[in-house]
Amino acid sequence: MENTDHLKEILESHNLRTTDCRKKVLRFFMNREAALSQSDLENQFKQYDRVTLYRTLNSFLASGIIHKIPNYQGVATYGLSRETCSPHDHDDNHIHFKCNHCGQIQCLDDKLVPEVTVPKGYKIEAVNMIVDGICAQCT
Amino acid sequence: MENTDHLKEILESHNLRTTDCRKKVLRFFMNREAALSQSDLENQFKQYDRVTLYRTLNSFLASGIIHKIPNYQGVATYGLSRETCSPHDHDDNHIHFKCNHCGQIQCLDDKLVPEVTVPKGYKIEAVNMIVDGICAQCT
DNA sequence: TTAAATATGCAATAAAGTTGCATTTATGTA
DNA sequence: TACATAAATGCAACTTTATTGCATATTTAA
Repeated sequence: MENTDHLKEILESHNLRTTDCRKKVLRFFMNREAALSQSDLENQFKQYDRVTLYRTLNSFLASGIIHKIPNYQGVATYGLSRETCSPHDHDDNHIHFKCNHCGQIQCLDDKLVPEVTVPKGYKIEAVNMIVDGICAQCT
Repeated sequence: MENTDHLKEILESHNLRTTDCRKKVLRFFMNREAALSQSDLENQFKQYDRVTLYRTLNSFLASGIIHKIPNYQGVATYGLSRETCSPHDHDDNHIHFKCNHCGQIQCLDDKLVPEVTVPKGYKIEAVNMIVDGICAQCT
């Protein structure tokens, strides 16, 4: 089974043991265009405990097979909108800086979000940029 | 009390009633550089129920006083890393497109994240870009 | 084949989001 | 100023997701 061997190779090259669960989850990722959440996996693989899927994602994440995508759900953080002071200057575009040392998130309101291009047929409504690094206070 | 009047003006201009809780939360936002989470508010304002703070944030959000900042916590979605197939091509920078119609999140791997500048003293370690809009399938 | 290391399933707990309802408060009008 | 109405708050309850411990099962290397 060539396909399975390929999955095995990927897992091994990331120092992960080859298990049925991991192979199935990895194949599912590779056959999908869109990003997946844990609940997507829970719906797809009812034969596995959700803790197993949780740990599968964690192991894939730690080994770099997948990456986490920032989102607006969950433990949200909020920043004051620029238009709070000037209501007519509506801005949907922000650059947020998250310091990996102190953990603080700041809105870089004075920095413009650079132009971005998307594939044909895609329509942009808002752009968010999250920059990770070390802030001036922690340097 | 000039400061309180200013808070009242902001709330009124956003069609929100002026309450002690809202004034205190708004002032807290305005005196802080960093973004705040609900638990930050819960720690700061123990006199208010967490549901009240939750709804305060919701009302601020709906009226545009604050905006939500994407993050890596909570209900996470995951995408296959590009280096899963070519391990030596490490990429920390991604553009993710979230369709506001079908809800799917896609990694636009072939699109480069544009250059971004940050203030003096800040060090960039990774850049993430989240573009919201309508995808080609939903147009 | 076997021992050691790791993965899985189950139970339990924690944290955050969300809703319903009774009570309190803010606001416009008489 | 007092009142009626609409909205905000507090409390209880429930849902979803994240997380950990431990016993059992599976993988891997010798």
